[in-house]
Amino acid sequence: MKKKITIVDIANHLGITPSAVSKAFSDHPRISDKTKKAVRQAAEQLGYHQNTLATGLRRGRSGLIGVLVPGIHFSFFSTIIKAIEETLSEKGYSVIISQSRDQLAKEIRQLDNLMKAQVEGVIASVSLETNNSAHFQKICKRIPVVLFDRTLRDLEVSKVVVDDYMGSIKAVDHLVEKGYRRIAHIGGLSHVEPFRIRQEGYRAGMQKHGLEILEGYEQSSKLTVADGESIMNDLLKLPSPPDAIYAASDLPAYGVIKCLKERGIAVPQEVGVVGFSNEAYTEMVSPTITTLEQHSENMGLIAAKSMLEQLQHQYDDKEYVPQQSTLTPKLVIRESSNRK
Amino acid sequence: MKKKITIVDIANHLGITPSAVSKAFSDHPRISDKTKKAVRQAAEQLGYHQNTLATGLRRGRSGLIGVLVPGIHFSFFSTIIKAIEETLSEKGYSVIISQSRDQLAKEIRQLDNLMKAQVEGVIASVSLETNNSAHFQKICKRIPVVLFDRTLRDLEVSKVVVDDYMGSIKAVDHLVEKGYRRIAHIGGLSHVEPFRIRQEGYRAGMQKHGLEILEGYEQSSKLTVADGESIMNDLLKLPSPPDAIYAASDLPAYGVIKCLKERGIAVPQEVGVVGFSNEAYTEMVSPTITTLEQHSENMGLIAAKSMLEQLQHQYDDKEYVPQQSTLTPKLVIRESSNRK
DNA sequence: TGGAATAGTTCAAACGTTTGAACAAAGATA
DNA sequence: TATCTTTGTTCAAACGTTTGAACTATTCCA
Repeated sequence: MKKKITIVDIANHLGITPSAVSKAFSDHPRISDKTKKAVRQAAEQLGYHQNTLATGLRRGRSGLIGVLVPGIHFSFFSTIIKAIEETLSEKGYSVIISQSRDQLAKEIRQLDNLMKAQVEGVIASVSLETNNSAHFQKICKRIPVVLFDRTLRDLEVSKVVVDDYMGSIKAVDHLVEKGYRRIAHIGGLSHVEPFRIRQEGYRAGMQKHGLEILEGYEQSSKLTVADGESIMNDLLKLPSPPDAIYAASDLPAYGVIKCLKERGIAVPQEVGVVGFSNEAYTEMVSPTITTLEQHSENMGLIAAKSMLEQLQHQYDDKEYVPQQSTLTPKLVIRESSNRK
Repeated sequence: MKKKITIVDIANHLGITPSAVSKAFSDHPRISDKTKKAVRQAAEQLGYHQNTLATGLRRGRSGLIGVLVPGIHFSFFSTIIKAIEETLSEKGYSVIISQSRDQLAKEIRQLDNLMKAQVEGVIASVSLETNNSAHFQKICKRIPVVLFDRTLRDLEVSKVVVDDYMGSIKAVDHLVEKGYRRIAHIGGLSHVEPFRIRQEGYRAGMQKHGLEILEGYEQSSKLTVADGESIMNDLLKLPSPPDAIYAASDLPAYGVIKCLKERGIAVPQEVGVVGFSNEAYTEMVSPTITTLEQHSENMGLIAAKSMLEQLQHQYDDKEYVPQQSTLTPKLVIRESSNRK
């Protein structure tokens, strides 16, 4: 392909030095307007693109931010990344994405790659396998780190999460209000922060209403549709099967409904179902699913802003105190739990 | 934050020169195994990360690939990006994502940013507003470009698309086979390649079966759920309303079904519906939607591979002839069209 | 008319790495 | 013993940019 145009080419073209060109671009006061205009025009004409590798090297700032998530094909993550990219690109940063595929080893490797790429900060949601924070501990000493949703308890960095505890309480409150009493919970793997907390909230909610959590009412799984189906199947075999399910995610909630429909059990009349996340399909399926909106777009926005703030602090050489932003989930009441 | 560790630090630490360290890392044959081992150990100990800005600058290769899409929150794009990231990161490339938000101006700006970041190639799907290819013409002279799905006709670069024409024919064939005759089409904006071709395929399919396209049977829209609903409403007002709808996307197909359900018109008994894309929800809603699988993951994989191939050719200084990969869409028959 | 101030530029070093050439020391060859 | 190889390293320049200091005209003021 064609050779790259550099600042030197422009300088030669105009018969001035590269440094004059550089200064013209950065609007240096000592460069004449005439020169600035000429430089800009020559740049346009020659098809010049500032080389941010060189700039970054010289200035010690790459203009790159790394985003690390389990997988971008999950709508929750892609929505967040959308917001992150929009916010950061507006401030002149480029976003490098990388996926852990929910594997710790891959997460470590990807983190290392991001460091090599000289990212100025990392925004991440950890993998399901991540049970220690050593790899993050290392990097958060060097650059700002913001964790969202799936965070690490022992890592002192800024975090953005939804109030999962409160979300669970809202879900249980709602189900109780609708007359359900034997409420079971389909949780995720409990070493993952949000799932642990959702379960705790479920317990607290039940206790608040003086309801007993019967043997077998607390299930945990990988939260797929199939998990929801098979767990519901098992739950129905219990001596006293539940009359409502609160699932820690929408996919198993859908699985539960599928199972119930197949067995001719009416939702919400006989069994109520509540999910978590407010994925797009929850209002498309039938019955539509009651769920907790976790404001993912907002989450991305806040994570990005927090990162920008930290970078600014660092630049100003001010100390930054990590802070946790907690979003309040909103209960979206739909058909699956809304019986009269 | 802490200062960066460089190759120089390692050199000083070991009492050798930076260049020896560099050669040790790249496994230079003239460096002793003892030194290599020592270097690696010191690197680990000091927490060294190779600075790819510097490497990239020196070698004229950034190791960065830009991906430009209308928006990553669309599952079609996020699935593709997932595959692209996986494929490219395996070969040591990092992926920078950027979004056009379906705006031409933003697309141009983002493309410029990617060039500044010195990406070695760009994989893109153009915005809805993109009606000329000038901005792409410029960059594809400098670096490899791969376009997917929403391509540009007059741009001679490698492309990955599904055979939209064939997809439409399959959809029409299927509907005809099921006994539908008055088939209408809800298309997208026709200056966008895939939508134009889907419409052409629809026409060809109708003609093939000797079916007439009645006045008002060809609609175009932005393909939202609401568009599907309102267009279906209008179609029902026609003197001879259609008995089947082939929509260029799943969202309007769902809208169509929603509208029909509300009016008590049976799907598929009275009206058949076929969508396009095989989005996850098409098999969750009721009735499940017949649609065309466009193999998005595969598309990302092929786009990434095509990029790698071009980069390799460029590296070997061989000529590369742009090629178009066409995936055959697969008709996934579900309830919405499957009447007896 | 001399000196200072100002404007517009050039100079040179630096960012962290790579890489071919040069070099020194040791061993092998004749 | 002189020369050639081989091994392991150092040297120096380069990638494209930025930036404070230095330099040279030109203008200004008294």
